[in-house]
Amino acid sequence: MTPFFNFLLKAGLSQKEIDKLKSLTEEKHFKKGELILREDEVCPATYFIENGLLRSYSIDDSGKEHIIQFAPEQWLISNRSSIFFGEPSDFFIDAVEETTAIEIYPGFLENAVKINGKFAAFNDRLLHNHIRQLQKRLNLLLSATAEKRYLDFIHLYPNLLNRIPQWMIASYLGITPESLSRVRKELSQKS
Amino acid sequence: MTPFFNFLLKAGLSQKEIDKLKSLTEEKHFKKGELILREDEVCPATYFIENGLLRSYSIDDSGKEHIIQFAPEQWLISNRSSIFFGEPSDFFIDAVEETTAIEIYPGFLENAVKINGKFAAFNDRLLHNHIRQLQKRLNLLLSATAEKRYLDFIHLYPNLLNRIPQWMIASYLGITPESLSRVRKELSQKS
DNA sequence: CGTCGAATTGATGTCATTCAACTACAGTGG
DNA sequence: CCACTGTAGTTGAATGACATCAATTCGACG
Repeated sequence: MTPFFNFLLKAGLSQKEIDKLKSLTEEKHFKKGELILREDEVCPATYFIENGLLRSYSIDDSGKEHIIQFAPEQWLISNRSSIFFGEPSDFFIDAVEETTAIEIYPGFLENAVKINGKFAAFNDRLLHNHIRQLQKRLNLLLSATAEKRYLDFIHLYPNLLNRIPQWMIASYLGITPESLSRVRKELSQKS
Repeated sequence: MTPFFNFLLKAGLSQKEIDKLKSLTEEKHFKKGELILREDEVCPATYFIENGLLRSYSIDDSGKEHIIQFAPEQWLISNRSSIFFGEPSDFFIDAVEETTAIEIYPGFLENAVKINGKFAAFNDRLLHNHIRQLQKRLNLLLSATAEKRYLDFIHLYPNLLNRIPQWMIASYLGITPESLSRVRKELSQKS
């Protein structure tokens, strides 16, 4: 049983119902570093991570990357508003590690709801979860120092610490790799 | 015809359908400075602004306010994730100006969808809009200087510039009032 | 007219950035 | 097996952006 299958069961779908939706998904493999969504493209799908790690990030005027989200196993990643409004994306998605993901086409949601009304509530939950997450991140960026944000990061993604290079964490936190290195030094001296 | 009535028409509801929902809303009046949602409370409703101005904001460990959102006429404000998950709110909502707003109770959405299925799509649109907004704000905080954020603010809320004190704009931007004053000075010297 | 909060300005401090040098290490090709 | 190369991470010194503190001005309003 794949993680994605399990995910749909949690949504309240039955084995039969899931089978009907299969044509609207596709298992995809991405090599490390492979680009999945480019800026200015309309996001064509949502990805559920079976194995590996994707990330979304934007690039500013001066060419610097800013990581928006990491998506390890069991997470979803996409540009929701790009999909929904059909607008070009303002960020990229690529593979941090070699990754297997389920590509979910836009029609999936519509169909899933048609097949089983429960799915609407499930999707609603995902949307609200997403909002909660963004909200929390915003709050941290507005009010917390780099150190606090780092500690929060460790808490949110404990298993990613040893999986991704430090400069990516720095990029996620909104600071430079050098600064993160110093923050970590401070922390290790405290304890 | 009130703005809120008009808002529901845009959602695809008919006059009759709107009447049936009336019991799930209530017109409320807030005095300037009045607190509407306190931190640690579960958010009891969503507010549609008929007239006036509300804001949401958090307070950090050192007692400083950070404004999350402004809600002038025709905007909605609430803590969505608090409502949805029944969790205590991590921010406040209060009235920047004397305000008339429509209080929308949690059951409203459910009932509206029952009465007219179109409303689900409308609400979905609102949710995605919210996500888009948060996403954009996040990106700015991660990558833009205070000056750029200020220019973006002017663009997003052009009509608020002369309605709210400067220190609130500063708080929204994540800088001090003094810094904003200097940013504005810079800008006026450039042009 | 006096008071109080808002805004500006200057002097100084702090945190994070930038630039540069250096170490460590993994991968490549000879 | 070793030299060559490139990327990650650390460290130091200088710089920059914004914060803090303090003083002053400005304007609204009782």
